[in-house]
Amino acid sequence: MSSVTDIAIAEAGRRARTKARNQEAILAAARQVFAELGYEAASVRDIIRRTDLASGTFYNYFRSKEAIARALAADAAERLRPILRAERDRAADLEGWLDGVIRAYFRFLVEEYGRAAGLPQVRVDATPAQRAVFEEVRESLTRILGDQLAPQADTAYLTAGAIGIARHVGEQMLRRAPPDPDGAARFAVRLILHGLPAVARGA
Amino acid sequence: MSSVTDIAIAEAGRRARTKARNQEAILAAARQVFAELGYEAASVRDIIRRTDLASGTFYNYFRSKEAIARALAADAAERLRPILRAERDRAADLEGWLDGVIRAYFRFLVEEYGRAAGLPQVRVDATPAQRAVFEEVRESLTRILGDQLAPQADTAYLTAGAIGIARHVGEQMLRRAPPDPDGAARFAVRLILHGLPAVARGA
Amino acid sequence: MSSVTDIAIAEAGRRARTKARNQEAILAAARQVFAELGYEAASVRDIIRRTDLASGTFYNYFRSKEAIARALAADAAERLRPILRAERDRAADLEGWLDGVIRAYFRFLVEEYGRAAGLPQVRVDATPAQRAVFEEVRESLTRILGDQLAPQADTAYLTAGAIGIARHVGEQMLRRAPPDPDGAARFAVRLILHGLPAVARGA
Amino acid sequence: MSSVTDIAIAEAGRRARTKARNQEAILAAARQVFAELGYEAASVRDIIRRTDLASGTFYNYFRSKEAIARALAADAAERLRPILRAERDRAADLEGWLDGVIRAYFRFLVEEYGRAAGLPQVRVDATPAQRAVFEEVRESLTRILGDQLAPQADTAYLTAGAIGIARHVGEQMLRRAPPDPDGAARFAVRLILHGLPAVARGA
DNA sequence: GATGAATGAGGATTCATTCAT
DNA sequence: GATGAATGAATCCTCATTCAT
Repeated sequence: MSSVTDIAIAEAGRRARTKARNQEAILAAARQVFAELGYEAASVRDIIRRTDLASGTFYNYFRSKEAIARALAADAAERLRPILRAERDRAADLEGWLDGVIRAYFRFLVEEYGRAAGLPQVRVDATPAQRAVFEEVRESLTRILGDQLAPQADTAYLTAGAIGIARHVGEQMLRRAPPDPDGAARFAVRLILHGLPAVARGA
Repeated sequence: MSSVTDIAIAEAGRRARTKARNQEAILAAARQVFAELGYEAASVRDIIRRTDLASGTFYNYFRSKEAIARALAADAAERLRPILRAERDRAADLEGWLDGVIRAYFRFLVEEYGRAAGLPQVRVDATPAQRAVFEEVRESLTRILGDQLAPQADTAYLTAGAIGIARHVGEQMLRRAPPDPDGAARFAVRLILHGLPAVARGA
Repeated sequence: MSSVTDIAIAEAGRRARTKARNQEAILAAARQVFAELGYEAASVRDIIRRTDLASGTFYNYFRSKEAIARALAADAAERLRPILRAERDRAADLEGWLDGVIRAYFRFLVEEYGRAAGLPQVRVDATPAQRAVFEEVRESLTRILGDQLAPQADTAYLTAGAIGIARHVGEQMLRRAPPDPDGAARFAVRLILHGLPAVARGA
Repeated sequence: MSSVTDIAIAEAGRRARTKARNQEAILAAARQVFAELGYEAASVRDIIRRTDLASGTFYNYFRSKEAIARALAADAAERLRPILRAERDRAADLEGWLDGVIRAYFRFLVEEYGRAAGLPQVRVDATPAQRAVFEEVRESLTRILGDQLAPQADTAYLTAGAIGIARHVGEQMLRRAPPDPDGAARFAVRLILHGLPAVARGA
């Protein structure tokens, strides 16, 4: 009835949408820029230059450069962990789980960095998100291996090995045009399960 | 009569020694600082602050921050490559080669970063030295696997997988006090050769 | 309904004006500082210290110290050359031309450096602008002298002589309070036309 | 008789000679470097690099960079002033005096800067030496012109004009290979005496 | 006196962040 | 909320000068 109120409501809706759109634009730009230049070399101006916003606007959405980096990492972890968790709960055996998890990760990589000119700079195991993923993977591995796991088995090394494979094979995959997450995942899974000689014998 | 000359010579010797000591001190400090903070975040002042030298002195030894980073990388590559090469020439089979190479690499890591408060920041496969190592490993793998290597085998993924294991297990090893390069190497080799289930069953 | 727009427009106007004012303030300060200390000895901080701006602000207006020096030179040349050219086209005879040109130059000097604490550092004939002026003057002289100019006349020396007079007499003029560009110009013209004995005999 | 004493004396002589040679080497190098780069851009290391001495040695001979610049200026003035003075005392008329003085100055320029890759950076009338020369010339002019000089004649402008001619024509002369100090001097003298139209008519 | 490494103040420039509009 | 100019701390690097030998 009250057209003024209506306008206000419509207005509020539009604003909210603009806000969401800006936030996403900044995040996307930052994702690219951090991937290309690394956290330190990337400047806030590099980021906002890839949006149609002004430099000051950045600070309406993120408190600082560090904050957006953390947000980005949290966001990635946020999107990755439910997948990992789901796979863990669903998985009957090691192979199934590995296959699910790695495939999901590689698809995520392609989606996240596939169009970037550069590749993500990785500080191995340095960020909280990475630490979280490490522990998540370790726990899943331990649970799934169950009593196949000898008491003296070194689960930290074991997890590190599996992650190392996934990370580096994933990295190689991103180099290719077009990237083939499923093929790369199959490769990584077989490598992890049967060792290099098996993989060398061919897919 | 030659006492003056003698003194001059002694003097020259001392100076040369001081220079060598300073150079090594700066390199060591830089190694630490780069490892802890990464190239970009590390400042020249961070580096010289860990020596008892003045900021200007840095530039008597290295032309720039970039130069010392290159020197460090070159030095590491210089020390690593002959080892890799020697192992390749000596190795009879894959196991022997892997064992030699990874053990050497892990010992190198301990020596290089064992005392560092931090861990090396890794931009996967980004530096020329790293690229060179990648190719070196790929070539060695290809040669050693010989006709066990199926034609359609993907040697880039294969190399990436092996290096990923070595890198991440090595990284875990550095976390431990004291680090055990030989134990970690044994683990990595078995993982690479036989796959994760074999390792899970225990050493 | 357009009050918002109006404000935005007013705002834009004010900002533009502030920008123009700052730019001019920096240019004026630089003009002074370069004149007093010379390009090399002048520091960017010397320049901004004479404005009420912060050091970083300098770089919002000029890319570098070199850039502002070039801008200053270009600006001076820009203002001087059309005058010289106009005089050349208008001048009927040598005396008319000299009078016009030197008067214009002296007025320019007073305007440009009259309020400066120091005097311009001159690297004789070194900058492109100075070279351009030299050639401009030489060409004008050659044309105006016409067939009074003997074939073997050395126009480079001749131009140098005229410019030397203008420069140094102009310099003396700036020393005086208040400077008298027209009187000094009359003097310089007579000196150039009739030689020192004529001038010694009095104005 | 006492060979020890003899040796000591000979030794002292050699040392003195070495000192003089070093001092002269440093001065010569500085002359070149200042001429090529200007005072500010020239570094002490630029200077000593052109000798076979070590950087610290510079400070055994000159207290500072500024000091050697002053020494150089003083030295030039020292060598110029007696010549000017001699010419003044000898000169019968303006022409004779001008001819002597300018010829001497141009020869001095060739000797001083003839082999330099660059040309001297001139801050017009800025250094004490230049001021001294200015006053010297003004005084000479005044005396020689005698009663040809009208009371209201402006001797500062007059001197400035003459020096301007000498300076800029001298500068042009240094550009030529080989430089011709006598020809250039003849030109400058005629220009000063009879004005530009006379010179335009040819030598 | 000669040496040349060490010193540290100072210079140009960048950039995360603030804030008036 | 959006804007973009202003800010000044921090960075890399140079260089006049000192000093132990």
